[in-house]
Amino acid sequence: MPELPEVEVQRRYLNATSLHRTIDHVRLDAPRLLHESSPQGLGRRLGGHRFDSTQRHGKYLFAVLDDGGALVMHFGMSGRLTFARKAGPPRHTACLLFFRDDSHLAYVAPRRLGGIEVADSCDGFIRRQALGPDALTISRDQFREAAHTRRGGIKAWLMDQQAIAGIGNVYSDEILFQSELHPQQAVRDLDGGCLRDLYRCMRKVLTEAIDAHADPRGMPAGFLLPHRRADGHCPRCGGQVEKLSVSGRTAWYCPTCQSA
DNA sequence: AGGTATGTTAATTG
DNA sequence: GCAATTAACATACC
Repeated sequence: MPELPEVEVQRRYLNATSLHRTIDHVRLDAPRLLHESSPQGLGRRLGGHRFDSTQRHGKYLFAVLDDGGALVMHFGMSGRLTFARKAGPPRHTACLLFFRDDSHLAYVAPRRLGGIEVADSCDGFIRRQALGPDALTISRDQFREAAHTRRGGIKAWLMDQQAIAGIGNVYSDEILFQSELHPQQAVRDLDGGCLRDLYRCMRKVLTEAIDAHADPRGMPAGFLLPHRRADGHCPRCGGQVEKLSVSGRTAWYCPTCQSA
């Protein structure tokens, strides 16, 4: 479940489990997931090194190495990390990092749509991908400025990783619901007050989701997230939610609370 | 069995 | 060039 909040949870998990352990060797069960390198190359690059810190930009997680390089992870539609000292790796493990103390970190990706690679620096990677500012780092002025030059619908904008990094289908729906904006609302028609509200809602939704460890069961009762279903009801007005196809994704929204 | 799914990217169309 | 749409990718789940 990897949008910004889910990736942030993975980052904290990696931080809590896998820093400062020397990497011994690497096992790659799904070689396709490795971008721009060979399995042998990955092992040579990581072996003997350790992760000193982590960084996140949008939906990308960086495990920063002791030499400044970084293992870059993207979780696609289904990825997650699992650390263990003894137990074997779970099903669908795509890549396994063994530490010298016999513990390991598994990159698990049942749907195998993510990817891992090694970058010389986090910033270099972010530039190469042309990612926009992270959704939790972008300033209100930057946000307003970005909106100013954007044409088209608001949901597509929020989900455009080169505009703002970190927001995907589920959380763009949530942000628009909290902002009471229709998914196809034109960005250029939003006035300053609307943009300020949208910015505030974006930060609120993302931080509240992180606070709930990205688990919908722990999120505030007013969230649309659990009701994004054919029989779902709006937590605000009780009306039936509806879906639209926007940017190739299914947008769930409340037609009463989110008028065009 | 078929439709759906939180991801990105490439190709196409307006 | 930009924005929207579609297909493709790989697999699990209902």
